[in-house]
Amino acid sequence: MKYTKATNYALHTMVYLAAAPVEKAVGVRTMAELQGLSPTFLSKILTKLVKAGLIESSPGVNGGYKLSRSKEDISFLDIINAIEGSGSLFMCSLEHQDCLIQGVMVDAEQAMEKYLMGRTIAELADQLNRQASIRKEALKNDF
Amino acid sequence: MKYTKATNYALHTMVYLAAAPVEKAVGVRTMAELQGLSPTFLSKILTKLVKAGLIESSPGVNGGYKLSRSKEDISFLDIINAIEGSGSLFMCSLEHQDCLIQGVMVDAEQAMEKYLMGRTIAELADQLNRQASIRKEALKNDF
DNA sequence: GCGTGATTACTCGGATACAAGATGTCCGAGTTTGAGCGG
DNA sequence: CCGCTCAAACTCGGACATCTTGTATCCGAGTAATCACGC
Repeated sequence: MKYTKATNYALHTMVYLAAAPVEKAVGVRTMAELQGLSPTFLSKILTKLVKAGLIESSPGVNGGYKLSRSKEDISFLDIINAIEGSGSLFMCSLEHQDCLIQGVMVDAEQAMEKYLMGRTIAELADQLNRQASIRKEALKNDF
Repeated sequence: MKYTKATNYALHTMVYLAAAPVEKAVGVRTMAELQGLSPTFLSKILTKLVKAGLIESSPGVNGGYKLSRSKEDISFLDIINAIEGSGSLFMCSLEHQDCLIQGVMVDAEQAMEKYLMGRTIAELADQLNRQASIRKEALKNDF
């Protein structure tokens, strides 16, 4: 029961996209090098984010990825669900109707999801940009 | 990112122990059959619960397991931490100090843990016993 | 100068390889209770 | 009737075996911009 690395990569990628200038799409290679992982693997993650409708891709030269909607409208939960799936974390394997334990666990999950739903990548992206501009350095040092 | 089956077994076992009469220890075989899994595997789970101080074991004939403290004092979080470990669910693998994403994720976890800390197995055990006594049937049918 | 084709820089998806962790089994060892047996 | 031994019913722990899933790579295909070339 740990979050996968893919989720980690996805979150960092999304925050980076949210902090980057809006107009231009950014390629896989760039983001992969920034996080120190192979472009092909990050590509798999990005396609999941595309299918979830969080980002959109443009093929060809100067292609790449960019957010498909406003960064204020993208929550942590959106990203996590895109990667990990939206199913319940706990599944009672016994055959009995209305498992009480299952009920408790679902409620607990929802407490976490409620929190994650309220946090957007915009908050973090803005904060990163502020820090970078204060220090007059490139974004990547903080990222 | 799913809870393991071991956690499922552990929770059911603990609720069962909480619902059972206090005085007598109950053996692995009994609880394993109830959940339809092998005694040897459940044994592994039980030793984790013992090491976490939630239950205690008595070897020998008529031995078995019983709660080591009051069922009102055992929360869901206690059990889950005993099985899954108490480390953070999310771990940023990048090398940068003070990862903002990590911060958000930890807060989210704590929201869930706070809920799980507040729910005890006593609630469920009592509810199960009430249901069983109303229907004048054995506990195991609901379990 | 203009169209056409080749090249380049990208994304996309399937197939595959590898590692780690979850799941489960087997076996030998220790511990307590109780039964059996001999004195 | 007492005490000893032995068997049975338990837990305990290590060493495996297996299966799933996460992690990652490779390769071929598609697509769009740009460059080169010939008319």
